[in-house]
Amino acid sequence: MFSIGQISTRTGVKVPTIRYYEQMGLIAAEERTEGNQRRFSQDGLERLHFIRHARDLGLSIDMIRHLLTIAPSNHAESHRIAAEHLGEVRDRIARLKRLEAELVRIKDSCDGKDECSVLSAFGDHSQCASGH
Amino acid sequence: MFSIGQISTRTGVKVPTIRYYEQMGLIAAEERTEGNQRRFSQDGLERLHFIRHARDLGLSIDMIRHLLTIAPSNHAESHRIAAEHLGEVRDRIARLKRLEAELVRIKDSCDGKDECSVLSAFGDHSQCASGH
DNA sequence: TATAATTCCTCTAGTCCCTAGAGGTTCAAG
DNA sequence: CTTGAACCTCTAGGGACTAGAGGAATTATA
Repeated sequence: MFSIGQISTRTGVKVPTIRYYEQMGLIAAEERTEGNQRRFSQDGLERLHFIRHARDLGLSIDMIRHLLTIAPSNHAESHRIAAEHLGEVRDRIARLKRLEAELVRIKDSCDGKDECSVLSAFGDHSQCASGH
Repeated sequence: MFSIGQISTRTGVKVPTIRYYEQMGLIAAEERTEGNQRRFSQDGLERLHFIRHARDLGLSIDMIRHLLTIAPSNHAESHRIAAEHLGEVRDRIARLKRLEAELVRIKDSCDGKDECSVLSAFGDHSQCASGH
């Protein structure tokens, strides 16, 4: 049995966040001590790992609850959710990569010079690109 | 002069969001009509483009305000902000890529089969990877 | 030009996912 | 058995929007 602090350090999810997840119905402590403190089993720990992982993947709390309740009995459904989400993640990567390129340009290509303001570089993709 | 709706469609920033930005002190309509409707100049349009762009890059509203007020007169400062942010963006890309790989694994490697539950795949990186 | 449809206004409140703080109780190490 | 860390509940705040109510202005159509 683990205390909330223990599963917190083991999963990297902060203590108040775990309590928040409990409130949201994602997780529940199997037991409480005499003094009302949460005690989690190995199962709870794994469930929290799952939640954390899924959050990292960008799934909403609703989606996760869905996965945790409906999905276990419905393989195809959870499968579908994963697949659906893949598209979104790829989109985000693509956008971020564009932005990365832009930041590199802002940082490097205008180094020290005054002609190309960072501000306008931010505002307009095509400005620095050919200029120098 | 553009109406709020016009700069909205031109920049892709929703009308209420523009008003929100105004409230946050990022942008202001140069004029108002007799009937109190906002009218933006070309400058306003560009400023909003900039804001949108910067938000896409993940800059906070505070950072953007900083860029828009302090930075224009201080090239080095805005430069520094951009550089500083590059690290964060790269981090995010790296994380998302790991997540993408994982989603692909979840989606593909367990396709149709029942042995490897999406749930446990979500919960544990290393589970599906070698299993089948 | 009248009227209808659309866009705009302000304001308040709600959403999502936490995070912080107050004020107090329980647990585990020494 | 004491002390200090970890725990409890509860309320409120924060960032970046988003939605809705209730009404006024603008634009397009007849």
